[in-house]
Amino acid sequence: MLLFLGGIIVTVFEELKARGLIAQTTDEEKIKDLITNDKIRFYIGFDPTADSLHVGHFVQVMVMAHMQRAGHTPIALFGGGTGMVGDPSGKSDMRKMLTRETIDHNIECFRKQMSRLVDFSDGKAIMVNNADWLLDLNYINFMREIGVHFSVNRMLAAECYKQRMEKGLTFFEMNYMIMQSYDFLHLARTQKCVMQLGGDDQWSNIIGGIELNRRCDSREVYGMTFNLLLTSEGKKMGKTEGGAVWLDPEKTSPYDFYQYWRNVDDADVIKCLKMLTFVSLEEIAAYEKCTGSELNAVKERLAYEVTKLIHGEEEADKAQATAKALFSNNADISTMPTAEVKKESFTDDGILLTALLAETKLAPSRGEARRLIEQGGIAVDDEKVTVVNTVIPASAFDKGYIVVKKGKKVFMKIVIA
RNA sequence: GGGAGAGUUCCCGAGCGGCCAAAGGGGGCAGACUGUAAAUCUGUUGUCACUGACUUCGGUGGUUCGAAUCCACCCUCUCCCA
Repeated sequence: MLLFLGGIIVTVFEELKARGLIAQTTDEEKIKDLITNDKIRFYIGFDPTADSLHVGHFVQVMVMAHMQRAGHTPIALFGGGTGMVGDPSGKSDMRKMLTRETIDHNIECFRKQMSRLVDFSDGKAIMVNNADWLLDLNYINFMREIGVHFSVNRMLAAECYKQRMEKGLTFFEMNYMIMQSYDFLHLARTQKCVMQLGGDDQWSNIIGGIELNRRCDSREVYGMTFNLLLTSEGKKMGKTEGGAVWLDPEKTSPYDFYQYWRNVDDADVIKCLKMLTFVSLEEIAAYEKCTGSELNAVKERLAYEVTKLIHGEEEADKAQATAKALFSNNADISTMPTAEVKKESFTDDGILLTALLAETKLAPSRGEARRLIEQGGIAVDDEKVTVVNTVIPASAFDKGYIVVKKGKKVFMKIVIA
């Protein structure tokens, strides 16, 4: 349970705290003692709303990993049942309902991604799906056993429902908290789970579970939340123009993933390094002294470490090599992101650049492609193109590819399919 | 159940029957400046065969030479009363 860090013995609790992960605890002293001197089972819930984890889930997985390294047993709870309702916490709109099939598929995807960071072999970590116990509940029985313990007044007062109080909250969604609380009760009863962790937006739901355990079984259990990954401006991290930054390489390529972290704000580098990597606190302390352009090296480290955790060392090396090559002007063709254009798209003269940009998704439409060219944002094989109707002759591909640069940071190798 | 109001482009939000592809802001993208950062300034932001054409203003019909704007019905949401 004790970790050696730079010669100093540090407990998991201290480690988590020093990394800025811990937001609230139900009983700091008890929890500290518990996870330092005991081996416990704890759980974190994941709502399977998409077919890949994204950056928002990253922190939670990291916490599981930290805890596991300290000898504790993580229980990853997939919300196959709760996912059919949707958590209204902090949201302004009701979530669209998912089908059973979609949820099952999503869970499977989560499972794979999570396995990179958390070891699920030999019962070192457990996965459960709350659909297994929620789906067959009998309404009346459930209300009689569980429902009686919840005060609507108190629930409505909870911070997390504030936004929804203005826009409207359905009874359906309000049940989310009860179901999550029941999850905790169920896991405490069946899995000896004594603690629930979650993002800070889950505080109310976690408290609900703790109270339920006390009321139903007079059992003392604990809760701890960790900080959400926010930018210095208070926005959730991991959002880009294309939506979320996914952990699935099919949805966000390792290169793009790497670049996302390479481009974080100066103000967020250290925080990310602490929360999202296993880089030692000692090393991070040294990085903290960096200012100005020195931070570029720190960002590289961050991008590398994070990419390595998610996509493996090989992909991280590749992404880093590609990035370095591209930004130092001697493009390394081998690892550059590649797109294809169909042979059929060519006429005798070649292919219209706007058509090529649209086909390779470098621009969402030809109109956008036209704009990019007009504004000087496109370069083909290192030559800026400013004429909208430029036609790229097939001969340009004689070497096998062309390199198109969009703006300052987007490079794409284009080949003929 | 009764009454009031609202649904506009990625989001918020303006919009006299023609001058509306639709003000303004946010966000996005590109350019300048930089450190692949931030801030700032500039341009741009429906689609295409782009000095023109086409499709958009919850849905369906209607009035009109002409509708985001007027009428009818429908759907959704908010609010007040029960």
